[in-house]
Formats: sequence, structure tokens, C-alpha cells
Amino acid sequence: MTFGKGCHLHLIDGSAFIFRAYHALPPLTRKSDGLPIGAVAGFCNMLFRYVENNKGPDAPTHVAVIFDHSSKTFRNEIYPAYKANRPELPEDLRPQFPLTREATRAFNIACIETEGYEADDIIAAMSCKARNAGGRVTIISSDKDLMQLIGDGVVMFDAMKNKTIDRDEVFEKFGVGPDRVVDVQALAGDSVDNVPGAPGIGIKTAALLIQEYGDLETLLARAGEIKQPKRREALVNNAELIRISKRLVQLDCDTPLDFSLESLEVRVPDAEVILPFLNVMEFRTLTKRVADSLKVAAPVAALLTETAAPVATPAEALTFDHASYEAVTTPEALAVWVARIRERGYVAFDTETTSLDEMRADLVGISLCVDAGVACYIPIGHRQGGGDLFASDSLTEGQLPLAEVLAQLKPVLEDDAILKIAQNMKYDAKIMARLGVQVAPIADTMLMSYAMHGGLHNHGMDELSERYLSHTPIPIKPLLGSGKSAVTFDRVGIADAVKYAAEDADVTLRLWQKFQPMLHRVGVTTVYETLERPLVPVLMQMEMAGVQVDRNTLSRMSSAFAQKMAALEAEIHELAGGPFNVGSPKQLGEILFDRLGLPGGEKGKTGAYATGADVLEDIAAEGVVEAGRTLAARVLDWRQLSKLKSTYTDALQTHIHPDTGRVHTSYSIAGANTGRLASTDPNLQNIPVRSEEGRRIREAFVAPVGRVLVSLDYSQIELRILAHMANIPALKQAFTDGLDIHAMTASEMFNVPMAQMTSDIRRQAKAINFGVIYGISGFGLARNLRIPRAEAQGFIDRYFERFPGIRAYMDDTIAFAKANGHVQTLFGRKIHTPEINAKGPGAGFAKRAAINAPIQGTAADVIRRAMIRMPAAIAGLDAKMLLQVHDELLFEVAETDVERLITAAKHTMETAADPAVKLSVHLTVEAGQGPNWAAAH
DNA sequence: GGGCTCACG
DNA sequence: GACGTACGTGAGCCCG
Repeated sequence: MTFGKGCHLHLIDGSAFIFRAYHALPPLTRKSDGLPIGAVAGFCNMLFRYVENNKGPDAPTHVAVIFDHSSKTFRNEIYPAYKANRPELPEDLRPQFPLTREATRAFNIACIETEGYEADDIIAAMSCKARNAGGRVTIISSDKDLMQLIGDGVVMFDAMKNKTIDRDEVFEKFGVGPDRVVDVQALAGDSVDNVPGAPGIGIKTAALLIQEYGDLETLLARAGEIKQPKRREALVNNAELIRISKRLVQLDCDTPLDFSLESLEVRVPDAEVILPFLNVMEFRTLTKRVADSLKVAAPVAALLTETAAPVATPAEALTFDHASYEAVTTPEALAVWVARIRERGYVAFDTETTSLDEMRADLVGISLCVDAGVACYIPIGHRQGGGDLFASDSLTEGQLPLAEVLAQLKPVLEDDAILKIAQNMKYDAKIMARLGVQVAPIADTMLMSYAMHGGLHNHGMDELSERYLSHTPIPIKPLLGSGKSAVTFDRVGIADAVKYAAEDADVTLRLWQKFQPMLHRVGVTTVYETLERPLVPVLMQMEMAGVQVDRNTLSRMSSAFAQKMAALEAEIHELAGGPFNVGSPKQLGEILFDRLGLPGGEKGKTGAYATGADVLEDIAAEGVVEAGRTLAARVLDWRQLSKLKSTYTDALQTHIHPDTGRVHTSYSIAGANTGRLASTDPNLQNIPVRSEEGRRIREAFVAPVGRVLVSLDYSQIELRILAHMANIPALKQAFTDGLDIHAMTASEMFNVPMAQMTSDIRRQAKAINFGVIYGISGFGLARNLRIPRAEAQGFIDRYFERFPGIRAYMDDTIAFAKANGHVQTLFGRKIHTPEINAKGPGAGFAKRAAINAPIQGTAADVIRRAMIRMPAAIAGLDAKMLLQVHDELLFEVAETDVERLITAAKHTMETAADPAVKLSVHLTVEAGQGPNWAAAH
């Protein structure tokens, strides 16, 4: 519908709403994370009341909320001091601005702002346009600067006083009609906006003068006639200033509008949008009122609140000024920074290096930050040239020698009284450790975030900065390039490096400042202090120690695998009737199901046949074509060898460190949602063990001469934790009695005496036990056991009958997740479950994950506690903790200390839950030892 | 770079 | 009544 006669446009002054809301309400904060929210709350209430009050017969046909985009506009060019004496925005208001825009859109109202223009100008242009089209306009505001627009079908409405402002009110206020308001304002000036006007002339006098002379230009032209000397002089001497003032107060009807009036047509709020928004904001009452108004059920309170990661976040009062970052290139300048750090008592720091692999990285520079915005970068190892063949390898001029930097910084970095803050400290502390500096004590913003919001979002610096500081840090890509032309950080120019590196320290410090109070509010201080922070030095030691891997063993195995694979490949090609890439699932699927015409080919969503191990195993076992059966079996063999060779025997050799002769993995602490660690580069948590052939790879993990590998692993830790958490007497008793837990389960379920247990029945019970931990489903169990679904469901039903606590545990866990947006481990770790209220297939996933997380997470917490206590427990022994594999710790120990190590470490692991949690089931640890990992496990 | 496959707990 | 499922990871390879 074209905007025209009969249309009624409402223009809401957004900034007026915001300020009124801000000052009308106490400084409210969002309960879940402390986000300042008072202005947004008031703003939403005002918008809602507006919507409710404008449903009647005189309802608008079109509506928009208009905001100021930025403080700098064309008026600053005319008069630089314009609005210059405005007080600084309150610190807690600015972060709410983006949320008011979101709120507007959530109410399904057009949200308008244009860079370089004030809201008033946009309102002016829209009013003119609407009026010229023959429509009516109501401006929802009481701002006197907008009164010049009144007339010809344009009125204002003061929402607070619930009163219309028309010509009469304007006349009352300014003594002139709307068309002369700017003249009066130009003369009177405005102290709030710092519009100069004529000195000594206020609104009253200005109105008199305009009434007498008709308009401003006439007045100025005839100023000499004015009788009162003061007034006359004020006008004569300030004519230019008055003209400038008029340009400042005159609203610009020609402000460009990049939308049509038609697009502003009134729309009903969408319950699916507005309710979640209000719920995330944690506006309980308003959520309910809006829901009632829309005649839908209100979402369960607190349902989204916890899962809502602080979205659009508190922007900072301070911005990031890259130009202010200092390049520290003299000992004197560095000394100043050291003094600042000592005065502060803490420092955020970040290292720049030549590699993401801490064991191979060379230090290029260090950045420091002591206060938001106060940061520096110390270039140390930057090199000339672009890294090409002819580039010089010499150090760039104007850097500090490493020795000088270390001499000054080492005392600070090792000072007990100075807290060192970093994002992923393990990386930086390892770099420094390799240079002989033991960084302590430490804080880590990545781990704080993980403790608070694990499961909600990732914890990399860029993401945290955007979420919590509303700031996008300088990306590294443009500095380093990508692909073949990529360079390392030492080839980055120092000027660029200063901006990038110092900003990282700056961001880190600001995150830390923000996270400290948040940590308490979220209630995870204990988790951070006992399960995250102290783990850093422990993992550093393990990673730097590395594990000795015998290259020759791996190399021999690689050759043997290659030979077997070649033979298999020839046979496979023969069976297939021609050569093809055995490693290509796509080609294999076409051979099996198209060329050989085997039944059972199922295409996935990408249109490719599934050729996973389960599919091939079925074909190998019961395929109707003999060639197909053999082919599938050979491909399975080939795949196993291929996997072992490429992922393990080949790849592991490339990870042997040239200096140490050992393999140094890296553990990510904040990677897995449940609290587990993850091992990367290489992953040493998935070295084969299940197949005989694969297990032999562990023979390459060896102890040096005179030393032994000791493996200690928790026995059935997750089932024990389940027995405790779900309080299942039968399970607990079985553990207390030291029974075979799977056999016991089988006996209970199938009424088979333990003495007559068969391995097959036990195997089924074992699968069910694991299924319970994973959030069992009939389908999943059926597939795992390869039995009919109904039968699997029967097993599950019987299991729940025999162990009724399990069902209750599952229901309670899911209910808790739905109510709180997270589940918890016994040690208080929160694992957020944002998808728990999802609809559709995602719901099943989320429920099973929620059931599994407290169990897996508690086990992860237990072994973390053991690891943290381990250095003290084995101090004095010639032993090192090398690896963690979720429920196993691998040690390298002198032959003479093996027994003592086992005693100490075993005790530490078995009592790791104490005293924080009193488990009603004992944890038991089994030990093994030998010259290599295969023998020790 | 996403999908598939497969190694571990 | 249908949907599509075991939980948590990382790495190597293929292929567009």
C-alpha cells in the first residue's frame, strides 16, 4: 500500500526513550551475568506500553523508532564545539545501546539510524516526506528541538505526560509558531547542546524580538534599530554566531533516507521473536505481560537465561586506540614498564612467536598491558626481508636483545607478588619456560571463560573479545598471509606487530577485569581455582617432558603395513574387476553397489553410498555375492592398515622432536565441553589398543634405559560415578564387593547366576551399561548389539526395572538442564546445554548429552584433581607424569622407584575426590608396568 | 573446507 | 506417529 492520504506515521525518538528509561530506573543488572540492563528494561516497557496504547481506532498505519547513530555529525563541521560539553555517557549505559536496537526489532518495529546524522534530522526528513505525501505524522518525543516540525498534520506526543504537543503548546513554550522556532532557538542558544546563540538573550527575549521583526534575517538586518543597548550589541556583534546557531538547530528535511515509508507499515510482534528476546534479557514480568497480550504461553522463566551467553555485550567506555600502543625498544623504556607492573601488581602479557607449536617456536616479541588501553610491545626477534630466498636473516634494527628483556622481565614474571594474566597461559608460559623463566602466579582468561560458560561458546580470544568487549581484534591473517606465501611472525613489520600484539595484551587485561566479578556471580570460582588454573603448570611439565618414541620400530611397522596393503590392494582390484582408489569411499561404494550390484546400498545426505565399517562388516558376513563378501573383508583389512600407517606409524615419526627425540603432545584444557582434556599435535589419546595389530604401535612408546613406563588407570570410573550419583544400591554393592560389574548386571537382568555367566550375555550387559552412560535409546542399543530394536527396548525396560534409580537420575538431569540451561558435575563444573529445549531431532542429542555430561565430567574432574596433586605426591621420586588418556595416567620412572611411584600415584588417584566430594563408591586404580606402553597398559 | 572414516576413553 | 539417535574427542584422506 502506497503511503499517502489516510496514512498515519508514528516516529519514536529512540534516544529519548533510552535516556528516560535509564534515569527512571535503578541500575539493574541481568542476574545471570551482571550485564547492565536497566535502560533496556525501561525501554522495552515503554515500547510495550506504546504498542498496547496504540491499538485503537486511531492506531498508526506506519511506525519507526529512530536512533542517533554516532555523536559526530555535519554539525561538528559547522561548529566543532557542538554538544561538546555533554557529560560523558554513564559507563553502564553505552553497552545497552545495541540491545535497545535489538529490542526494537524484536518488537517488530522498524529500527532506523544513519551514520553521520542525528535522529532529529532523520525524523525531520521522514516527517516532511510523509506530510508531502498527504499523510499524518505523530512524533513520539518531547524534545523541544523537534517542535519546529509541528504543523500541517504533524504533531508531537509526549508519552510520559500522555499529552499531545501542537501549535498551541509550541507557542506557549517559544512565544512563536513552529515555523519560527529555529529563529528563537538560534538567538537563545542552548547550553545543553552548546549552541552559542546571542549572549544575554534567552527564549523570552528572543521570542519578543522575532514577534516584532518577523524573522531572524530581518531582525539581524535591522538590529541597529533595537533600543536596548545590550540587546542591540549582542545581536550586532554576534550576527555570524547567531547564523551558525540557526544552522545548528535547523533540522535537515533533505536528510537522505534509504528506505521507503511503505516499509514502515505497522506489524504485529512475532511471539517467536519477542518472547525469547525478553526471556534472554531476564525480564520476567514483561515476558509474561507480552505473552498474555499475544495470547500465547510465556516461555519458562530462566529457561533461556542461563543458556544465553551474554550476547551483544557490554561495550566498553574505553575504545581500542592502536596508535597509543608503545614500541619498547630501549632498556630505559622497558624499565619504565617494569616499574608500572610492580606498581600495579599484575600484568597481562602475550608472546609472539614463529610457530603455534610451543616446543619449536622461537620468541619474536612480548606485549604487556597494565591498564585498559595502556599496552606495549617489545620487539625482540623480528627479521629483515619478506622471507624469500634472498631475504636477509639478520635481526631488524631497533629491537631489544633477548638477554636484556629477560634480565628485566624474569624477576617480574617469577615474582610471587605479581599476577601474570594471559589468554591460554600454557602456551606463553611454555615459551618462557624454554627460555628459563618460570611464570607464576598466573591467571588465564580462556580458563575463566571455560569455567563460566563451558558448552555455550568457544573460548578463543577473538570470540571472547567480540562477546564481552564488543571489539574485533586485528586479525592475524592479513599480517601473515596464507598458503604458500605465508610468513611467520618474525617477518611482520614492527609497526604492525606493535598494534596487533599490544592489542592482544590489552584485550586480555580487559577480559580479566570483566571476568573476575563474573566468575563469582556465575558461581564457578572454585571450579576455576581448583580444576582449571592449577592444571596449567602440571600440563606444561607433561608436555615438555614428552614421551620417548622409537623411530625404528615405527618405521619398520610402516614398511610392513605398506607391503601388506599393496598385496591387499592388488587382490581388491582383482575382485573389483579393475583398478580404483581403495581409499575413496565414493569409488568403493560405486564398485560395491553399482558395478557388483550388491544389495543394501544406502545413500546418505550427500548422495554417496555409506561404506563404513559396519556396512562392510555386514557384507563380509552375509553378502549374497561371494566376490562382494571377499572384497568387503579385504577392504576392511586394508582400511585398518591404512589407518594405522597414515595416522600412527607414519605421522608419529614426524612428531619426534629433533632435539629431545621425544613426542610432545599438547593438551587443550578448554576444548572438550565436559571437562575432559583433548590431546592434539599429535593426539596421544587415541593410540590403538583394541586390535592386536594396532596395539603393537604402543611398543614404540618406550622408556629410556634404566627406566620403566607405568600405567595407572581408573577401573570403571564412569559406572562408579553413575552408581553414586543415581544412588543405585545394587551397583554400589557390586563395586564394594569387587564383583565383575558387567557380569553382575547380566545376572540381575537375565536371571543368570554368576557362576553360569556366558561371555555373550556379559557382552550384552556391558553394552547396556555403556548405553546408560551415553543416554540409552532402543535404536542405539539395537544397532550396537545388532539385535532387533524391540528386543533392545526390552533390555532397556528391564534394566530400568531392576535399577529404578537410573530412570529417576535421567529424568532429574534433563529437568535440571531444562530449568537451568546447564548440568553440573559433583565438583560444581557447569556444562551448558543450550540445545536442551530445541525441537526436532536436536532434542534427542541434547538430552543424551545432558545425561552423559555430569558422569563424564565428574570423571574428568576426578582425574584433574589427581593430576594437580601428583607433583607433590611423587616429589622426591625419580618419576615423571607423561600422558593422560581420560582415565589413565602414564608415568616414566626410574627402575628403582617403580613400586614407590605406584603406591603414591595410585593412592593419589583413588582419593582424588576427597575431601570435596565423599563418594559412596570407592575408586580403584589398576597398575601396569613395562619397557613400553603396550607392556605397561 | 566439509564429509567420511576410524582411532581412543 | 514419525523423526533419527548411543557420549566425548582428533586426524588423515578424498573431492569439489
